[in-house]
Amino acid sequence: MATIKDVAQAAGVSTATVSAVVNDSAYVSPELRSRVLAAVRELRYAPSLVARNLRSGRSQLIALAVADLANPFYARIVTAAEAAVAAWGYSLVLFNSDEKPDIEKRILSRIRTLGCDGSVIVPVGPESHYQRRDFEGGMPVVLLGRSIGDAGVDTVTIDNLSAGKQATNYLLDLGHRDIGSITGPVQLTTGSGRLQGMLEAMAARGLAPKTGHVRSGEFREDTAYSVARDLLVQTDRPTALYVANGVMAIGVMRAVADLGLRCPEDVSIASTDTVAGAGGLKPRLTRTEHPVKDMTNEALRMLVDRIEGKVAEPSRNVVFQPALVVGESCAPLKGSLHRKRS
Amino acid sequence: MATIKDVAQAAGVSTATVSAVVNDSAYVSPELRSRVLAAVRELRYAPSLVARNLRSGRSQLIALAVADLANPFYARIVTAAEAAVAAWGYSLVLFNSDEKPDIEKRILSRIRTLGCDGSVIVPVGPESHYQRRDFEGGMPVVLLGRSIGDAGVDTVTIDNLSAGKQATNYLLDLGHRDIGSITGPVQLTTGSGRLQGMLEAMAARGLAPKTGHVRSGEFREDTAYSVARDLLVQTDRPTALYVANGVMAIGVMRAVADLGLRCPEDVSIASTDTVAGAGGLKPRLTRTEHPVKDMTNEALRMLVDRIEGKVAEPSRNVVFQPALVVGESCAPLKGSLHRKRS
DNA sequence: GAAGTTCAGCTAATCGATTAGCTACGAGAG
DNA sequence: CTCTCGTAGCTAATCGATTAGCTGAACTTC
Repeated sequence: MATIKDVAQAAGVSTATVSAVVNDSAYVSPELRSRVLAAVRELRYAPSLVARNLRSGRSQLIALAVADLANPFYARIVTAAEAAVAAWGYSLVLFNSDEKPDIEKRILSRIRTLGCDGSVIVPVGPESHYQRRDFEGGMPVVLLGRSIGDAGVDTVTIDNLSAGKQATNYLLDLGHRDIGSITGPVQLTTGSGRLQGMLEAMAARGLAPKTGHVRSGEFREDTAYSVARDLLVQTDRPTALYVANGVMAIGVMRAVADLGLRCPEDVSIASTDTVAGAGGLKPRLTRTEHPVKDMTNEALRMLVDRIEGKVAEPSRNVVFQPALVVGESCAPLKGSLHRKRS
Repeated sequence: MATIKDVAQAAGVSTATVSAVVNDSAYVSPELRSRVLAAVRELRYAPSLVARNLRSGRSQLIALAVADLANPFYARIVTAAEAAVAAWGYSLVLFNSDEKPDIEKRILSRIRTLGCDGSVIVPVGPESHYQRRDFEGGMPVVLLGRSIGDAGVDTVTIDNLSAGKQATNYLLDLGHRDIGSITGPVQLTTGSGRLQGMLEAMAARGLAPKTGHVRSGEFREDTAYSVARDLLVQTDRPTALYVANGVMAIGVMRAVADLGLRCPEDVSIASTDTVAGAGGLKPRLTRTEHPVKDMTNEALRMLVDRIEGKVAEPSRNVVFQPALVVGESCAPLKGSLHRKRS
């Protein structure tokens, strides 16, 4: 690969002049300018970002670490992030922590070593708060999707409480009173927040789920399948279920079908997020959706602001609202008057 | 961020000694070694990859440019690539050419500028052969998934002919004689190859599709939907369809359902690749699948071999075989004896 | 005890680009 | 004609790490 020196020599000028032409950073006479440009073309010169970055301390790289690449939800984040990063003039370095805190730790140190200008991270596990220390005096970070209890870092999250409330209220409005839930792990805000939203929505109408009607599906399809199956064979099974995420919803639907039940005739199902709508699942799910693209764009906007030193505040936390999308997986409770709240 | 000089000063040694300790590249007395390590820990020193790379000419980055990030097929490639790249000790820089040749061109120059050690590219459009010139004397490249007519670059591809044959033979074995096809763009090998395989399979039994029963769906769901709809309202509609990729299959299934037809009772559908199986599509598709993970791993193995200068041959072309996965979207032709070829 | 050998650890060059600061040339003012 | 001012373009320092090559102390060997 040709270097700036080769170009300088070929054009009979100094490296400073070549740099000035290439970066348009100082006036250069038309005569020299065209000689330099000719040499650049001739030698197929492309400035080495590595060298440039060593000098400037910038790498033009933004790292994105997601919790599970195979999950379509994160795939959508990746898609949105790639576009946003490119639009801001950076390139995207992608990592997959696979939900494992120790892998995440290695990724963080790798990101530091690579000298990325900033990073967007979907934090893994509750112990992730070591991040602040890691980045102290260092690279800007934005946490995306899940919030870590402790502040000091910019975050972009979804209002999980509202997600649980919206989905549950929809079921309540259809007349359901006996609602169960397949939840995520309670140590995650995405798990506990949605559950709490569900409970609050019921409590607001003086209701509560029956004992045993709230189970953890651990955000996994297979676990949700067996838990749902277990729940639905009972004689006093709930008439509706709130399932806390998309992959679990697929497991639940499978359990419903395998038990010979019909959705929504025998059991109504509402869920939260993401993957669910896609892929033509048989009765399309009624669900609350995350504005994934907007959230990702916002995270990158915040990150770039920090990188370019445009922000003073110690930390900002943006919370997005989920939106209820009505599918065909919920029906009014049989024998009840279906009245919409006014 | 602490530099090697800070560490050297803190430990009272030279930078060479620090480097020797950090890289374990020369003997250092236990005494100094421990002083250096203490200083490293104290200052939270992490060697700058940027500086290291400037010296070594390596960046430890591997670029991956896919044709369409939003397509689950490429998402799977990304997932596999991230894992493979990490396993080889590199980091992944991700690009999305969005099927646009001019964006791909910009990506290629960006990759060069970034000084990536190598790149895996899903080439876009037939004109992509300019790549060879671009990389002349430069970075190793492996083309993945689609092959460009012209050699000189390592490639990893799928046997499209075989994919078309396998799917079509399956339909033929079920007794179908009147088979149609929704194809991809014929200028892509993934389009023309699969179609040709389909035609050859039929020709081998002295058959050929009826006029108008072979249509291009352009690898897009909406186009496939309208083309399939158009095809299926005809009175002499085919009894079976070979759909050349997964997203189009979804469109076709939708068309079938919207026309009040049933799959597989009224029309059998077989497709090729990828996304189709996922997401719990109603009757699971019978399809040929790409060994995406193996292909991606192989592409990276080949790339790393090149990067590390282990290969002499000018170019290698590995072709993977698709595998037929039987779902529930095909039924024996009504009134025909379903006999399996022995 | 002098000469040779070994090697821990240091000095300084190097990678490629940027840029502060300097040189020198030309034009305009007096 | 000389002095000043402006500026095009050059020289050289710099970013942080690696490494060739050197220094000098300690140890062998006769």
